[in-house]
Formats: sequence, structure tokens, C-alpha cells
Amino acid sequence: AFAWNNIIRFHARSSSPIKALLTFARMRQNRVLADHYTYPFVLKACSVVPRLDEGGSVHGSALKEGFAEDSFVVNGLINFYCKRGEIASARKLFDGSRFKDLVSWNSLMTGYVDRGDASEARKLFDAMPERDAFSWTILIDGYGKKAGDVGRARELFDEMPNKDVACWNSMIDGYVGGGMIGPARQLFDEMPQRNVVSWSILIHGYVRCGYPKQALELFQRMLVEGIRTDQVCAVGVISACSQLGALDQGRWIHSYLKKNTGLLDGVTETALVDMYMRCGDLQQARLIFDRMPKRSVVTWNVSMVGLGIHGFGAEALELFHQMEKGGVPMD
RNA sequence: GCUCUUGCGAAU
Repeated sequence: AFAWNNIIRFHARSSSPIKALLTFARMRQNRVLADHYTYPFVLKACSVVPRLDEGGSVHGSALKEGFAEDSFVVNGLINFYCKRGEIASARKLFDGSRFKDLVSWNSLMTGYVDRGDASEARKLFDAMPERDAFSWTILIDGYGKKAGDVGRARELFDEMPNKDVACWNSMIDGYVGGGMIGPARQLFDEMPQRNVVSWSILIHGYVRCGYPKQALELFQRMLVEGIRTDQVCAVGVISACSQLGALDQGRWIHSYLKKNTGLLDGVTETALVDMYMRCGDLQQARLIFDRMPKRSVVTWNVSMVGLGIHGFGAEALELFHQMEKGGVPMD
């Protein structure tokens, strides 16, 4: 089962998680018994593909094979139902389980938080026998970013005993979500440790609040401090460049992404197309667009809007027809 | 034995 698990895990995290399910099916055809590593991977694949309806039968076979008492499998199931919005099913599993651990509580809390129900999450938080940093951060994020109640989020944040980076990040992002870039910055300056997520949150915050110059300054400081950029951070920087019309800085980050393998993906390339369009370098935008292996509906949109901005209505329409002809993967 | 489920940031 070990080899099968690894293949399933690989596919579950890949861009085509359906292959995880196909592998799972082949595993069963070969009469290989699943173990308690297998199901969490399969369930993860089921939850990232919302269209897929295999979850129910996976649930059934997990029970049939005697995993009803296995916390990894049960927690995987709770998480699966939460992710597809079936909170009642998740709750039923949770209530019926005799082996609730921290992960079970945290998973269900996340389910409520994701649907904006911070008060139900709070009930769980108050009722749970012990809490870890995850529990606190889930609820801070639930009150702050997800429900827009930054005051409650801050109360929790101040109460929290051993603050880790993620909870600081959540709190900062709560302020950013409420458009409060000042308090966000203050907290950012106060925090003892920052990771690339912290920087990204604030960079995106400045961009969203219309301060692209501050975003770029922050990015410069980040590089000076030796933090490596990732895709999410890069997208913030690219957005700042397109807001500013800063073609030179945009080109710089583009070449940086090319030099570092693994940083160019569909999202960053789309952001680059958008940036080059808005900065007026239509050739470069076109070049990236043509070379992209997969174009999402957003890629097509930014290209058409970009052409429109520069008065190429006919070309935009032509692009629209191309898109219709080729078909776009829905997400 | 190796594989371990839950929390924070992205493009129109």
C-alpha cells in the first residue's frame, strides 16, 4: 500500500487530482488493501475537485473496511464534508465520533468559519477540551477576515497565549480586509518574526488600498532582509507595478521569476500579461499569452480588457471568438 | 521502516 499511497498523495496535490481517484480505483482492482494513510489522501483529492461526487462512496468503503474509529480517516471525512459545504454531515460525524482530537475540533471550526459562522465556531472553541495555535488562528481569521469583526478578532489575539507567525498574519490580514492598513502596518512592525506570508499580506494590502508605491518599497525591504519571493508575493508586486505603470520594475520582477524555477505559473503569468497590457507593452503581453500552456478565463479576460484599454476593440473581439472556439476550463 | 488529517497571503 505504501507505493500506492505515495502515487495517490502525489496526484491529490497535483493540478489534476482526479488521477488520485483513478489510482485509488486501480489499487482496489489489484486487491491492495487501503490503510489509514490512503483515505486522507483520497478524500483530499475529492475535496479539491468540488464537481466530483466520489466522496460518498469513499466514505462508505472506509466504514466497510473498519476505519470508522480511525482518527486520521474520520478527520479526513470531517474535513471533506466541510470543504464541500455539507457542514451538517460533518457535524454528524463529529458528534458521533468517540475519538475526537484537536484536529477534529479544528476541522469543524474551519467548516463554520468558512461559511462565515464565527459564533458557531466560537461555541466549539469554548467547548473544546484543549486548544492549540491552529484553534486560535482559525477563530481569529473567522472573526477578522471572514466575518469582518476585527474587534473580536483583536480581543482573541490579545488573549492568545503563545502567538506564532500564522496568528499574527491572520490578525494583520483581518485589518487589511477591513481596509485598515494603518493598524495592519503597526502590527506588522511589532511582530517578532515575519515570513513571506506576512510580507505578502501587507504588500497586497497596500495594493488594495491604492498605495502601490508603499507596496514596492516594502518589497524592496523584504529583499534586503533576505526573504525569498514566492508566487503570491510576486503577484502583489506585479499588481503594484501595473497600478503605478512601473514598467521597469515590472520587467525586473519578470526576469526574477524567470531565473527562479517554479515561480512562473498560470496565475503569475496572467498577472504579468495584465501588467504589460496596462503599462503599454502589448508585444510582451502577447508573447507571454501565446506561450502560456494553459489559459484560464481570467487570462482571456485581462487580455481582452487590455486590448480594449488601448482602443483595439476589434482585436479584443477576435480574441473573444478564439476563446469561444478553443473552450476554457471552468473553475 | 518510509507515506500523517486541521489554521494565515494571490491574477480580470
